[in-house]
Amino acid sequence: MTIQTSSCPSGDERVQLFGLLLETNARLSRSLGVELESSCNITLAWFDVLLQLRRSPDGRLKMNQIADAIVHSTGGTTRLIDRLEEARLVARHNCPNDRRAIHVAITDAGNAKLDEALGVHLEYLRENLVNRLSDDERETLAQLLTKLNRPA
Amino acid sequence: MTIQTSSCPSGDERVQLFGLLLETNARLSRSLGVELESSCNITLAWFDVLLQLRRSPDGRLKMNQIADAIVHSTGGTTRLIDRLEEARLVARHNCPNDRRAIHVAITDAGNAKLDEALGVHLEYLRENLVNRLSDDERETLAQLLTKLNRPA
DNA sequence: CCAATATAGTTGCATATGCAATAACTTGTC
DNA sequence: GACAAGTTATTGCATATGCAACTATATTGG
Repeated sequence: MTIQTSSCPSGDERVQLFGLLLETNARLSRSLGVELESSCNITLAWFDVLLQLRRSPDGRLKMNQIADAIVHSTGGTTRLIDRLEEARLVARHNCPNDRRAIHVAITDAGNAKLDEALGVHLEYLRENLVNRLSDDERETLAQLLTKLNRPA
Repeated sequence: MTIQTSSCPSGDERVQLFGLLLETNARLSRSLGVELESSCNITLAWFDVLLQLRRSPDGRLKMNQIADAIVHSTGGTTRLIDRLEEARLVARHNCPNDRRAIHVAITDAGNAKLDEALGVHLEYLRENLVNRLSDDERETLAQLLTKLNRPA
């Protein structure tokens, strides 16, 4: 009925690549999320926070550092940490130098849960990443994504 | 305080690559979403639906095809299409062969809005994709993502 | 042809998240 | 030192989304 408006190319190579990135991410996030929730009773967002905390030098980060690392708003992060704290996987501590700031630290229970989740995650990666891309391909992908991820 | 549990490697190359994929996607989605909403008054999800519809042979898809293409639940897709229909960018039509099914078609207004959004998107891609990756690199990235995106 | 099963879409409910406003605190400037 | 401006986290509110239950229709097996 409607004549195809072809002035703006929906099939453009760049548009398709970007769409592929979104789609791939959505599929992988969803399937990993299902795995984590059914096997470990934690969401992907929780897993992400716990992972960021373990990677940090002291096992703790400030709220805004977490928000930036996991690409959430600070408001959303506050509530996410609320839930993680209620589950005793992290704990809030006052920051001695700055009384506005909060240090969020991973607890022993959080470390244990993270170990459990990492086991599931590694198995997931074996099936969905290692089985599909060679060592060289993974290295290349990491380089390309790093370029895309850099701030403008 | 807590001794670093190192049995499960949070710094594992594969874990880091997967995290990089999630983070890159989150940052790009967010910044593109902000652009689209401020410039065109549509969300990234709306843009995605309109793009999928234009790409389809007849400018229409069934609900479950849309849900799969944009990686949403069918329930979520119903409500998303509700909002798009209320904005007159798509229209529901009965499917003659199957009275359970619904054909969702892009409208003229939807095509116009999509053209507008594609203009913004292409400009966005110029800054965030083309300026960062060469033609070859984009080609490589597309191949790698395609491998990751394939169903198990 | 009928019953059993499968499929398509919608809805109620719960939840996660973003934005904007706010409160508490810090920093820089005079 | 005091005030202005910036920073940090939280909260109210709006909204988007998933899951499971449901309705309506289609398909399949006897």
